Amino acid sequence: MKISEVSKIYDIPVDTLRYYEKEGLIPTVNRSQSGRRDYTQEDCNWVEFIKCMRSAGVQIDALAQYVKLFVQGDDTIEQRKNILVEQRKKLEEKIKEQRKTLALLKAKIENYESVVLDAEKNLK
Amino acid sequence: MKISEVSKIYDIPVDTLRYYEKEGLIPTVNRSQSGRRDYTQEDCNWVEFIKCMRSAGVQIDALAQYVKLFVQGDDTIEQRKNILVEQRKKLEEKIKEQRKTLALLKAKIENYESVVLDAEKNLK
DNA sequence: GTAAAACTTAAAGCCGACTTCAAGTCAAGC
DNA sequence: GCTTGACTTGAAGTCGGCTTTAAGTTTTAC
Repeated sequence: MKISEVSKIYDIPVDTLRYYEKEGLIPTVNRSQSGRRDYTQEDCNWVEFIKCMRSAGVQIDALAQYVKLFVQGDDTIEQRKNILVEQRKKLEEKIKEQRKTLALLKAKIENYESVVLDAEKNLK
Repeated sequence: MKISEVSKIYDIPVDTLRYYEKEGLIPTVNRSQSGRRDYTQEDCNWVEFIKCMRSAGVQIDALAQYVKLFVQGDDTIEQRKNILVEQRKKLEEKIKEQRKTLALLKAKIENYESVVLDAEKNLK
């Protein structure tokens, strides 16, 4: 599969796909004789995985480290798991923080709504 | 209150406090005759609010816009509310996205755990 | 067969959000 | 009274994560 097709399917700019590969977020993609990328299904699975992780803010470094270990083989399974566990923890904490902010936002909005209601009362 | 005290209380670097003020995330803080910042309780409330919003990734622009409207007075109540509503929506979507990623992470981790278990079985 | 579109790499540029630096003024403790 | 540390501003630097540019090659459509 060509890079433009992968770009379309996963809605990721071709430049970003190349950038991800350069940074090691995806194992190296095979090239045709003329040097063009030819994505396999496995490559696509990586792209999908990385897209999901990046959408939640998982850092480039952590993902590159994970892929590096993956490429090294089965001896790195424990280390890879540890990376995922760490990211899970980070993400859980982030969500917790955001729920707090969300609660504050909701309270403020309610406050604005009651202010508006009071203003309307005074008009009557 | 001096900037160093505010910095300590809210655990925000003094440089960041000055930066936030410069960018309009906090209404201008009063100065002493010698030009030094003297934070009131209200200023501190702003700092706390901004800290919470920033911790959830609410953008500088949106917060600056909110403060700008606040300073303009009561005619901007509706607009201010709209900013908060928009940010609430963004945050809800972000949390939703992250929960998806969290689910994927958890599934992967479980998978690694069963791989490790299987490996142990083979050792027996 | 030729022109337009898609691909390649390496390097530079950009954006948001700080962070550090330079050069100076002021305040508090001894 | 003088030194040390906290403060001031404006400008430059940094960092993560892309995005754009330049300069070239290959494929595709007509």
